[in-house]
Amino acid sequence: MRSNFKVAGFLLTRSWRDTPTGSSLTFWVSAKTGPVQIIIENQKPVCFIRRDNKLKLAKNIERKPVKLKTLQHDDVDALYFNQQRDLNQLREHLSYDKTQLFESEIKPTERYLMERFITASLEITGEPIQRNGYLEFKNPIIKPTEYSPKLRWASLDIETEDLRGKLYSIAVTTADYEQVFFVKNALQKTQNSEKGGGWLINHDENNALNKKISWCNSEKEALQQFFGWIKENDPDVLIGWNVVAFDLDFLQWKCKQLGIPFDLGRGNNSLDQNKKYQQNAVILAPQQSGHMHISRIPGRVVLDGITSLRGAFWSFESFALDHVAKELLGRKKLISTDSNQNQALSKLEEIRRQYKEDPLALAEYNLEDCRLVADIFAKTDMMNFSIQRAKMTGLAIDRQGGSAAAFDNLYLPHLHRKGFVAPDVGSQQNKTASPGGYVMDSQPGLYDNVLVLDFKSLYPSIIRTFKIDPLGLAVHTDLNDSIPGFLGAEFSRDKHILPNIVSQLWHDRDEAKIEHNQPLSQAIKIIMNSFYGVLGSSGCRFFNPQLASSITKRGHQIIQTTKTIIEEQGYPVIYGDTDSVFVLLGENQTEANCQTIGKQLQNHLNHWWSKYLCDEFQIESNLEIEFETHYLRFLMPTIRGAEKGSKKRYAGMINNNGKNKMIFKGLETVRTDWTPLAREFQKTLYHKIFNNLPYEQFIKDTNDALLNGEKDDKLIYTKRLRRPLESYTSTQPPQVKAARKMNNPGRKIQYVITLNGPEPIENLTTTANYQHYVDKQLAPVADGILHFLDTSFERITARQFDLLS
DNA sequence: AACCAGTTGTACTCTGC
DNA sequence: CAGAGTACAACTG
Repeated sequence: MRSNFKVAGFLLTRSWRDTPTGSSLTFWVSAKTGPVQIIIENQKPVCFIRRDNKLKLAKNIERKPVKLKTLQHDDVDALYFNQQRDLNQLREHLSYDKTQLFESEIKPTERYLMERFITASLEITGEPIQRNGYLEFKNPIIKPTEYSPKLRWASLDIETEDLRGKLYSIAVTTADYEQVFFVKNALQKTQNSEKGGGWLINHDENNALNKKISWCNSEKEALQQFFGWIKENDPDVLIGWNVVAFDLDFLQWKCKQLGIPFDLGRGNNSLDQNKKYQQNAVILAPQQSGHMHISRIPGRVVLDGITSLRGAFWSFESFALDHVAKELLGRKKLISTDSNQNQALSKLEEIRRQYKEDPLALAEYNLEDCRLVADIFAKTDMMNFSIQRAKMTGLAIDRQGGSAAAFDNLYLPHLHRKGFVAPDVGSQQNKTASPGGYVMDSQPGLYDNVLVLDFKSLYPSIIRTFKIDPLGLAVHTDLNDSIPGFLGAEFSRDKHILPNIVSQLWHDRDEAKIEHNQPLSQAIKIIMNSFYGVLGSSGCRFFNPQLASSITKRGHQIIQTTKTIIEEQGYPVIYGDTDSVFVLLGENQTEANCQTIGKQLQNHLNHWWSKYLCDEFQIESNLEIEFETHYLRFLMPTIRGAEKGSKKRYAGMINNNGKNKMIFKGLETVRTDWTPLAREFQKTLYHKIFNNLPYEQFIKDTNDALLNGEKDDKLIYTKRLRRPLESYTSTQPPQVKAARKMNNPGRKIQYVITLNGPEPIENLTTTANYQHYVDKQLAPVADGILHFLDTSFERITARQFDLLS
């Protein structure tokens, strides 16, 4: 008798393997009842081939006609394989011609989920088996549902002697518990600890946390206790800082060195008879440089703080934990890196010293890093964001990027229901370049009262309005009743998929905003904006210049027409980039007046576009322009040393709740490859000028201070090496010259221009070349704005000879 | 394995005199 | 030795 136990859950990890009877899929789920393992057996991997393709196939491939067509309207057969390996082999064999197979790159786990419209939340119906600490379902029925998981997390950090050295300690924290596994130093006096037991430190009466240190006699003991702790506390999610590429990678290496299992996964102890199939946790090194480490831990997700923040478009000057914690939490690490020179070294030395002399301090430091990461996750709502994105895209929660894969997940199931299969990646031969956004020539000047209006999510709104869609492009039949695109494209008015997906997302985002669900709103915005990028990327199976150009060239038309309409209202447009227009009102306008004009322009434009699109194309406008910013003062610079207006560089001052706030775009202040000297100088100078304050003395003072050596700590250039150091052969840029003078250059090079040229800050042999900093950092920054005040840096700082005589 | 194009500015290197 | 062209990094949207 089959019971019909139902439980809702959230997908944590997915994996597949070939068995003699087909592919076997394993899903780990965080369910209401606790962890659940789902095993789906005997899946036949599948792809498609044109019916008229008489390719000779191996005997073990089953070919069956199906009622599906290609986007070119050819009938197709399905190819069923015993094992994924066989499918991969055929694809490899045909890799010279990517037009022969259809959907051959889709992994069995992804296909299984997407055909059921499952992204992350699911409902399991079947007969559970109670295992040690989790439920197992064999071949249950799963279907999508709405479920918001409460994921159990643990924050992890380790301290070591070196990148590949001795393990000092492992710290873990959860919402209500803190623990350190500390490897005792042989020379250290025995701590007053119970044997193998815990030792409570620093009880803070206001702190309900239970802090505990296990003093371990060896690295092996620490690791085993740590694995035991993981098993017992059973987190769904491990978080940390660079935790995959460093902490977990180190632990895996250390386990190998000590000959013990890297025992982080769920469910390893139960299925003895299947032991050979058990997958252990593994940390995969990057295949190519620039690629990332990947963690594969059955049943547990690893969310790295750095990659997660990047994936949510958080941006920091540095992603060092120290820096991000300071920015977000206003807190510092206990051993800080921003002391002075030889940063990395001194930090490592301090850790080594503490290990020998002050283990309690090191343990506390170790714990504090775990807390910082956990607090950063809390502050940024990163766990919720990751959950929402996974629900939205169907991508694994710990997977970053993957826009093309997300597009597949959302699009393919609908395409199949409409009777079509999708091409393989790389099948599109037409590589015509598509333009990007339209960037207007700017009208340089120092202005009062500039309004910015911009189209909200312009590209998604174009997709919605003009029905841009791979299927719609393929099936439009009646030329008299299609919507024109560009490069000869015509789109079906009613048979399409993507516009509906965008409309749904748009609607969901509006709701999320109403409910103040910021993570969801942000996740939706990111996925919507990725659609255009995907369609214009040859890594997408639907890549087609007709699609990309139909979006961007329509964007050109929209922004240029918008400029014309505003100018017909009597206001000059001095700049615009892709989806924005900068409207000049000029002097003698009250704040209220500016707001009124902005609103009026917004309304007029929205109505105008509605009417125009209805008259011209008989379509409903989903374009939405919004009056977004009123700059009280605004600078549109010229190109350095020319009269021509700049693009993608400007500054302005807005009123932010009664306080004046400076905004810089593209200028030196926001560029990390300019020195702190120039960046701070620009911020202060612009502030003075925008507020009509005297500025000449400030310029002179800054110049004098530089020459007197009072700015020596602000002369550091920071630049990244984007390639391996050896590969810079054609030229020797300064950052490369400096890197070549370093013992151990990383990716980030910090250097000073000295009298001996660029020198790394860790290895300075002489003083800075002050003239260089005057000419290349102060003067250009000052002249960028002084140009509009009819003066110059040179004139202001020139020695007044008449006074000397 | 995969998200895009457009823009600026600095320093370097080559070229022609 | 100036001017032109190239390499490189870091921005905007």
